[in-house]
Amino acid sequence: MADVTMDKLVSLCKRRGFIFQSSEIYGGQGGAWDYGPLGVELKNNIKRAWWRANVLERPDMVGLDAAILMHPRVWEASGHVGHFADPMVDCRACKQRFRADDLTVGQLRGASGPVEIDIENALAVISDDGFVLDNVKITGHWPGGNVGNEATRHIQFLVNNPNWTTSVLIISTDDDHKYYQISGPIPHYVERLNLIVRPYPDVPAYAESISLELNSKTNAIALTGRNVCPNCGSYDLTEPRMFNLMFKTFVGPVEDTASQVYLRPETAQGIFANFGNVLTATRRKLPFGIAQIGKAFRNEITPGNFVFRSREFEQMEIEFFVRPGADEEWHRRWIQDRLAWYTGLGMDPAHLRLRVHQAAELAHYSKGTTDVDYLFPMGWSELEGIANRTDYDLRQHSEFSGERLTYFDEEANEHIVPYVIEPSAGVDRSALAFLLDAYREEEVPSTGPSTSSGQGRGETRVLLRLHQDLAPVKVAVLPLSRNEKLLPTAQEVDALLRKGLRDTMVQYDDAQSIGRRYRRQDEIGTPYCVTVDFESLEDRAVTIRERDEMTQERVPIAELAAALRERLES
RNA sequence: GCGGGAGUAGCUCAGUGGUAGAGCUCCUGCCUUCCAAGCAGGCUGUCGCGGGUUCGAAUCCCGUCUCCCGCUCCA
Repeated sequence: MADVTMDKLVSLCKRRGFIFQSSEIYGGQGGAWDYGPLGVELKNNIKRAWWRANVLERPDMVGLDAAILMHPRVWEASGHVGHFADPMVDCRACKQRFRADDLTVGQLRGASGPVEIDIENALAVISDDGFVLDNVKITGHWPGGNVGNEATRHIQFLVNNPNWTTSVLIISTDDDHKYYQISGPIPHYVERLNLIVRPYPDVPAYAESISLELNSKTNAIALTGRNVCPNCGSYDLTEPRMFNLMFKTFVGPVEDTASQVYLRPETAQGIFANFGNVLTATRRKLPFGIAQIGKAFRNEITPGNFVFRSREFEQMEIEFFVRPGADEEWHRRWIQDRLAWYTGLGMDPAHLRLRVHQAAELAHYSKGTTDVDYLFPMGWSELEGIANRTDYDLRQHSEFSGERLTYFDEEANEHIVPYVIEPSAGVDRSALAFLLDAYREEEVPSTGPSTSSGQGRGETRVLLRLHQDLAPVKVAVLPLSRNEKLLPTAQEVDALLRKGLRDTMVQYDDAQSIGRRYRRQDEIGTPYCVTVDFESLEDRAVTIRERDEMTQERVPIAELAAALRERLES
């Protein structure tokens, strides 16, 4: 670890074909990376190891591969539409950035009573520059009666009506502090919208004055006020800008008439949406889990640190369903299980730690989260988050879809909503961490008699001590030289191993000196090299050279595949 | 998005207005050659992209894209 820097690894990854910048010939596409011939093997090996440990070897897990495109309502139910779009404000004085909703939850002056707005044929705009108020309550004459949750259905109507393009932000505080951000028109049947502005108990002192005004000519509500930078006290803040972290796209080739959908920001929701399907199809009993590996997309503000944070990335997620009350015990067990997975694949325990989230940083769905952190060159950062999502998601989807997402508990003879433990790992981050952890620069004294440049010449050997389950190339077949007498036997051995070793990448290389080829294989982490020499032509045996210790052992060609298989499965 | 730094060969970099370079890598050949040996050859560049100034631009100016470090965010 002391040897490695991110720059060295990036260089190696490009040079040897692990990872390339996306669209490099066009100048690059930020936050996206392409995995080359070795990278795809590494990544597949990581995913295979994860799947084996979490699905194949466990009696209580099943797999799933849900679509990336899901119904847009999924993301309203999950909370991503509301919580994944953050209005951000920059302070020009001290260059700090804040979430606008941290700033603007302030005192309201000049509008302390009910504000009635006639919105017939008009557009009500509440702070369309992105301010968020969570002390505004929507009341009014909604067809169908009740306001509370009914309001959300009407808001949905607005979203589906394509006539307006101006953004409308309607905020509602029910008891659970939800707010809704929407785009669209006010439906024609809504005659009147009453906004009641009330004092709010936990008011930070950031906002000096915010007022809510009704423009009688345009029938629009404008929110005005001055915000104070909580860091330096300056009033010199930028307008809030929306940082919407979900990618939008369209279903249907003609955008005008197509419906907008999102590229999923996490794979988890595909599991929740299929909870009922999996339950009935597999007749599972609690506790059980559903595992899924797949791509997810987030419009990151700042991608960076190589593949650590990218806009398109791959997740390995588990949703493990348990009885309410058993959640904390299972949470603890999964934390230990997941930590052990990394060390079991050779990662240095000293480079791993568990970090318990503080209450303030918990995601909106989480009762408790513990991260598995890795000591990256830029510091400790998250490799995997193991969250107790409670019954939040299943209840949300049940409410939004109208489907019953419950488990019938035969013991209690009642329907229950399971709690969920979610170990969610990043494939790309894992790959990066495994590479960093495996990187070594070793001083190798030159001992070979063929080295004419003298004794004791220290040379640096770069190698990846990757766990053999993860190494992209597991066996390299190397004739001692390109001498034509050696080639038929070398090629015979190569063909033998390619077919004889299942799911194993075998590489053949006869270019340049044997020492150079060993070093090349070291640098990509190949655990075993098979060398065909002139003696092989006589005794039908070859040498297996091991990567880490550089030891050699002679094995008859007839037993070679079995010998390698034994080593690779140990 | 803001501030700072940077984009020249596969990699690491030199080149500050006058013919695009070095080291390493890579490729070919020779050598019964086991840990980057030697010898002889060889390939690779719209100098990130677009525009401008100039007799002439990798070099100066403008724009733009990307990368790195912070703010932020999280798998």
